[in-house]
Amino acid sequence: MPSQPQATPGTDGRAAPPRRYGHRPTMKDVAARAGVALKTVSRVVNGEPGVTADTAERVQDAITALGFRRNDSARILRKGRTASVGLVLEDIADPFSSALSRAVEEVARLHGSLLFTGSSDEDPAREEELALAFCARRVDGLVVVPAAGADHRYLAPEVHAGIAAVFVDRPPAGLEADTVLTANAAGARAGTAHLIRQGHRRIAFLGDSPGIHTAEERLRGYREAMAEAGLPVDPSWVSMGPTGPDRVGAALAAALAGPAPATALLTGNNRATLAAVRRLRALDRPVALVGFDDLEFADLLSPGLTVVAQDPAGLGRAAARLLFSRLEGETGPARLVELPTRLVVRGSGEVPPA
Amino acid sequence: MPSQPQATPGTDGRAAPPRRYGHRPTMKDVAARAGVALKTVSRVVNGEPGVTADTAERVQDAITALGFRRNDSARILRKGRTASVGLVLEDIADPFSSALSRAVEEVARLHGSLLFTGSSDEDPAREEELALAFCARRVDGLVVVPAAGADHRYLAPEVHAGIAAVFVDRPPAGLEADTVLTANAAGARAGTAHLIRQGHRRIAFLGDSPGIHTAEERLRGYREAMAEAGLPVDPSWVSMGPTGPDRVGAALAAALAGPAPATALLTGNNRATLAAVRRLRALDRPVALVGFDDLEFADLLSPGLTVVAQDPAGLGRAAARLLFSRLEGETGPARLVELPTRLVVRGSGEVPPA
DNA sequence: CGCATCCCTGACAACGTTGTCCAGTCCGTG
DNA sequence: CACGGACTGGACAACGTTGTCAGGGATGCG
Repeated sequence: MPSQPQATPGTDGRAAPPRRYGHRPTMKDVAARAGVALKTVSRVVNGEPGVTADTAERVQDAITALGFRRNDSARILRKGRTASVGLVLEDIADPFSSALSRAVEEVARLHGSLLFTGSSDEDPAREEELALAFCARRVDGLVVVPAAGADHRYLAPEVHAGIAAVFVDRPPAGLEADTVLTANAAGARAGTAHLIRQGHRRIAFLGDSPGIHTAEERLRGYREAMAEAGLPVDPSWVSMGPTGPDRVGAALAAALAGPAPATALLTGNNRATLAAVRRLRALDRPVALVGFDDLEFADLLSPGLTVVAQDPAGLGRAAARLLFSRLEGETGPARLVELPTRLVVRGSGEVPPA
Repeated sequence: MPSQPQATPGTDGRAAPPRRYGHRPTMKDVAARAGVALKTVSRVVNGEPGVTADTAERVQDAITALGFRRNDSARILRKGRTASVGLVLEDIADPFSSALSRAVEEVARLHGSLLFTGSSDEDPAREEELALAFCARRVDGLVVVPAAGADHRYLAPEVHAGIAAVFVDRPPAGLEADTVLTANAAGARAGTAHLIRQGHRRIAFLGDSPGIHTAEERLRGYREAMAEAGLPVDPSWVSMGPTGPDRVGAALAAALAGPAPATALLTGNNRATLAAVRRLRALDRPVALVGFDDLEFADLLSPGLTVVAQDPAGLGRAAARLLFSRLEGETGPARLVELPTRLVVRGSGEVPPA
């Protein structure tokens, strides 16, 4: 009876493998069933040479029959390389993060690696917890978008032990490592210059919290552009802090209220831009707006929204490439890649009163 | 000399551990340095009782000095549970997916699990590849947004072996498993009914490719609402297919061109909504639009965009909860959770010619 | 027909951790 | 002072895989 019908389990000599729920067949089980040695199964599974077609087929049959799948945990333990990469973001639900994430995933896929992801929510402790958890899983490398105020010395032992680390969007603190940044200052300068070209002289800047590298760089670019044009900056125009609707509203009110009210506005990130657009809606007076970071629907607003566009996918791609180049043995000092921004001018009709 | 100063490496009897690059200290190294047994180190690392404060401190010192971090690969191999979950999405860069992903991450975090993520790009083969790769890593469970046309029988051996699987947004094919869906038909019916209440009688439906469960359900809801109101549906009004700008544009043109041109439109997903809004801009005649799935900026359009809002975070949360309940031992038949949609009416002024 | 050679196969150890179990120590009590 | 108990510490095996190495069978050549 070669096709053994449903027999009472456990009554025949050649016992069926213990198919109890939760048990996974191992190479040992496969070997027993195929009547070969464990190592031979390993050879077949990994496509190594040195197995006759006949034997290989027997093994394959056993694998299929048992539903065997190699346990990569054991493989990892033995081989040292895990073929996985950890990605620590601010918040995966954010369009910037998710685009970056997708790009990293793409490159990882090309290199046969899987991706762990986690969101830090801008909390340094959470960032560290995530990064170290990934390290404990022995990821080959890490891509980290640093949380504000994080100190990356905690990664030194890991990096020393051979885990590659690349930082994106913001530079690391207390650690030398490959880094990919947006040209924040240059972008903000370009955005501000655009407003100046449009005839504005009183321009406000509404950015994210100080301590966040990108926020400070963008502020710097704004100040540089103003200085270049010989324009003074009234303190009431500049506001840095959380970019929730309330604070943005208050800051906007302040910038527009004083004796020298701003006629134009540069917002320092997506959330601020959205909040500002909503507020400006309610206003009677036209206020020109340039936002840092593109919005998918910026062209649908009326008037269209001019933005300083970053390239989150480009950042992710660049970071992942740096990472894998390290994993492939690249040595040498830490590298810094800076990606340019692109000024996307839309809705040219919103020129304000001169 | 208890605090051994910087000696020439490798010259003293008690040799410093081989700190060559890429070598990680193990519990064995820590034990040797602390002068205790390996198991004692394990106890300290895991906070198990049975170690005097004095010994524990010596071990801790050795851990810090060597920069030891437990190798979770080995731990996983030994313990069987990996404290990790795999998430297969359509495209993490998509707002729907990333919101869902964030919610799953949140629940996983509460349960002390890490998250593998991967994008299938609506390709069943890629979905399978990802899911099985996660299984080979012995994730405890999987959350899968099925790709169109996927057959999930490939997961049967894994599920049988004890890996929990939960499906989100679309039901599995060929496999019984916990599933979380949006009330797609009901939502589309509500959206359509809204347009009917507004006085429209010729309403078009522009959905995603047939074969995608959500697309078909939404089409069904649309047809139900029309039938309920006793309204005929002209074939030229209904179009299913990829939701890129070109096809959407063509479909829209067809719906508006015939002898019975539509005066209103229900779009079946985000991308279609965006494409439709862009096209309608260029038109002279007003066409009412209700979109399936909310857009963050829907209120900023003029007129505001009425949508049938889903709850991607809710889907993710529900799916993750089902998953972890299984991991905690919940048995019993597959469960189906259906989350309601919410009709968000905006811009009431777009009533068309009666 | 004998010997060398090559190819296939299998036994064994090791990866780093945790569970089991036993030996030793220290204390209090009778 | 002897004994029991509690508690600390350590030796050993096991998780499932892969690398090393050696044995055995078939084949080719002299």
